Amino acid sequence: MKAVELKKAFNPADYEQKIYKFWIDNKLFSPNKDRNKKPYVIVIPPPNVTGVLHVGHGLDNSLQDILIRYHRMLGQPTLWIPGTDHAGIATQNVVEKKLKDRGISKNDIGRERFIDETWKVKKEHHGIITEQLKRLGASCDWDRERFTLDAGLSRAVREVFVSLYEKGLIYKGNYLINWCPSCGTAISDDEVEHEEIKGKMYHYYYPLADGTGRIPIATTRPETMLGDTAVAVHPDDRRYKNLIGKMAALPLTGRKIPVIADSYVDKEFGSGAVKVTPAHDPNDYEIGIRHSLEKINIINPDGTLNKNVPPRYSGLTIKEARKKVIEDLKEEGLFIKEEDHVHQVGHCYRCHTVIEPYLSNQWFVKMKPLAEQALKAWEHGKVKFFPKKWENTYTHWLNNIRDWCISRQLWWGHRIPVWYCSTCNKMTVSRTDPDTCIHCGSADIYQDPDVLDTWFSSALWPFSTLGWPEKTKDLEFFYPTSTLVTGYDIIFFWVARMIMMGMEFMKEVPFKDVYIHGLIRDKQGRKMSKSLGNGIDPIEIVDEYGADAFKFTTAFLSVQGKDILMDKESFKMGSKFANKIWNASRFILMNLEGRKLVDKSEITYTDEDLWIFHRINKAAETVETALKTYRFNDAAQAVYEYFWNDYCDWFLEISKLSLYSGSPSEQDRIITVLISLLEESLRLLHPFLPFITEEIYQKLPVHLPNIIRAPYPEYSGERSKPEIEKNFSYIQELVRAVRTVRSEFTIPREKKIHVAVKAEKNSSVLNTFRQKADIISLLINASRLDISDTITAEETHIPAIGTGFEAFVYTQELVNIPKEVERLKKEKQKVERETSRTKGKLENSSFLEKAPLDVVNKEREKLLRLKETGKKIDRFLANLSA
RNA sequence: GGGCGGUUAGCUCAGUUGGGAGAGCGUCUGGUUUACACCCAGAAGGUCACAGGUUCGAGCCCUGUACCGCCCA
Repeated sequence: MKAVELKKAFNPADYEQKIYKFWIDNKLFSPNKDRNKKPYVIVIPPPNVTGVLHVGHGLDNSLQDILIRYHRMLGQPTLWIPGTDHAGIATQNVVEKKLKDRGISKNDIGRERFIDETWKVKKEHHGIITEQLKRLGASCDWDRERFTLDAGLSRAVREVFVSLYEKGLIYKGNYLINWCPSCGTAISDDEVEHEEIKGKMYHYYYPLADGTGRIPIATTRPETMLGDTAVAVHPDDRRYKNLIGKMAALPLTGRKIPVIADSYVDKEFGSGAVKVTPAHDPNDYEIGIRHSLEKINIINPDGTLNKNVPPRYSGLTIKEARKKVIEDLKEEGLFIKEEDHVHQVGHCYRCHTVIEPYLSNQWFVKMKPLAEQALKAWEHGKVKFFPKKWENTYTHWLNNIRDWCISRQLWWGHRIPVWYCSTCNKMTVSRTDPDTCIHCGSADIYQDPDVLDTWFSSALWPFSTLGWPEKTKDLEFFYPTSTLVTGYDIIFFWVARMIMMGMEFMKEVPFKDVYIHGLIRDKQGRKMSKSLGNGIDPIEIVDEYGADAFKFTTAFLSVQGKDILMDKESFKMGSKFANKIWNASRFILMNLEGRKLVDKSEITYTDEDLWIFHRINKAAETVETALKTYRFNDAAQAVYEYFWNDYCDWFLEISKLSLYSGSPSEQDRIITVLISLLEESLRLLHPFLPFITEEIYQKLPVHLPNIIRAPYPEYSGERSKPEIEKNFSYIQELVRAVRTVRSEFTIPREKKIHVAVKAEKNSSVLNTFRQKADIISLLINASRLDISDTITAEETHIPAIGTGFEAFVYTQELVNIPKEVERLKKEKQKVERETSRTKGKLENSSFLEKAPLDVVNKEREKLLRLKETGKKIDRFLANLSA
């Protein structure tokens, strides 16, 4: 057989794109047709179509790819549905900005042309983000790719809207909502981020209308006084009791407003009297309802003051109005003081503008009935979170659910399927675009100008992507999906809502497991952001280290329930591992030269072969349990340690004895074993490093058409050999002990040494050493190795002590006696510390009584060993000082 | 104000029924072993935040404290 050559320098760029094309061309990402096996399905959290892949996406999709590839190799029909999100506000902002650069506003070109522009931008950007996912190696079924504004998904959105409307779960009404003046739209409660702000508390007076006195007011938002419709005090507050029912003269406006009593007011806070602005504060809104107060809206959609305020204020921004109101109050002699005050202020999660509570006519989803179903699904164990702690977040949100404002004053998105009749003023809510009003038949109808919250369509993603509301075969077979992988920042936005909608429309949860991973942060623990410039571009990493390095590193660092702190350097780890795989493979493949592979039935396996089988078996077992519970770091670590430490450092090194033995039959035998283990190792590694494993796999002398669908190594009881492992550990300990001596006495690697080993007669240690003398000689580079139960130490020997043995390294050079004494003394100290600890335990009667027998026995054995070792050291020390 | 999480080697972090403190990176020593210097062999380095408690035994369980972070009000 000819050697197979791998390039000397490992370079992932040589093959990654080629391999991806191979997978695509052969449609290897589509699910197999084995209907007898349970399908494994993931729907991708759809990235923003106009976005750019950041490292968080990289993490999210790497983990999904690992799960998908693992299950695919288990032979399950495995489907990963890719797609993108139209991201209403974000995309509209992008397009508006582009127009602005050309000096155009969206109103200049009108709705239709604006949407056309947006589709153009969508089409350009779409390729960017999907190409990036492909660069990462994401094995999604691209033939099933979806976009939230596709015809099919839009149909699903309409069906859900109309159906919920018909069930009375969607309604329209004039309520206080969160208004983002910058985005120019309402947003939901969940889209408001509360932030601590160092602001001011302003104190000033409202005079009583009858001139009998004045009330001190405290507020953080003095400008909203222009919309005040009451002053509220606590009913039990003695200071103000006599004022209740009187009228106050609202300064700067000439209006009169009542003084009311409401127990919401905190007597201790501020002055104990609060101004009430029902149209611009959620608490005041509630007070307004209780007291039937007028609601005066004083703010325009763009955040400036409107015509409901005196002319000298209208048109001002909120900031300007605040300044002016305070100046004017001062002028009127009503101002008392201002003091520093830290309080929470809501900001838009998209653009970070301060949110205005705003009275407005909007569409809402009545959430309680939906939330109850979502809670029930969780209670019945139909959906599980990993890690479990997120279930608290989930249930807390559902238990404190508020109605969801779903209308957005945007142009880009699913238009609300409601038409208003100019003739009879009634609404037509319809699955299909109507020509006439269903109430009066008038053709004079117009559609609601608003669109739906993007999360409304995202909530349907797990079934809309499978074809719902059509009863497709995909939907029938692949729903519910298996696992959702996402970050904790969108548990309410998305996860909980998908579960609600799944329960409502499919009567079944959308996924059984939810794996919540951490966020990626920089090494200082800060969130990655453009403004800090601390972000990592995953594509840059792929260019520099390869997609495998990216994937493996993220998996290795993905500890359940924790954020991941990393920098660009972190990815060296995966790159080094890939390099190791490359070179180990290169070595084996080059040794194929002149060899022939032996039929497996003719092979007699050595203890070392059985040992490495045992180790790979253990690694496969670890991967299985780790991936079942989404412990990616455990899985990655298991394959890493198996391949690097066991396979390369020990097995491969030992195999050189056979490879260079000069016996063709032994060479054939060992190369067969090496190749077969390499093949299995590649399969073990594939989910974590898909490209390099496929590349090498296809160069093996015997292989299936591809590794991506080859079977994953599974645990087998027959391969488990703890006895073999134990014996092998004796060899490892001896080799390490001798190597340490070599290192400490700077005996160069190439210098062969004479070593004598003593172990107890008839012990398994002695037997193992005797049987494996050639291996030991190789690993310690011995010129001569004596193994016996009767060796006496001499001064010129350097001792190395281990469990059940003592070894002596002969050296012609004079032993550095003081150094040797120092080393032994240090070792002696260690032994003594351990001895006294162990002795203490064994002399403790309650330990003997209460501790389990095997623990006690273990301690006893340990003490014997320590004593033996201590004696040996003493003997050596005595020899040296003699 | 309520809730959750963290504090283990110089750095980033593992440590899953309480019974031998670990990894990667970094540091130091020695090596151009024809698989790999993205490497090999070895070493140093830790009062497991602090204070109590439970236990024969605590990094792990309980209570409290300090500091840091996140979510919700």
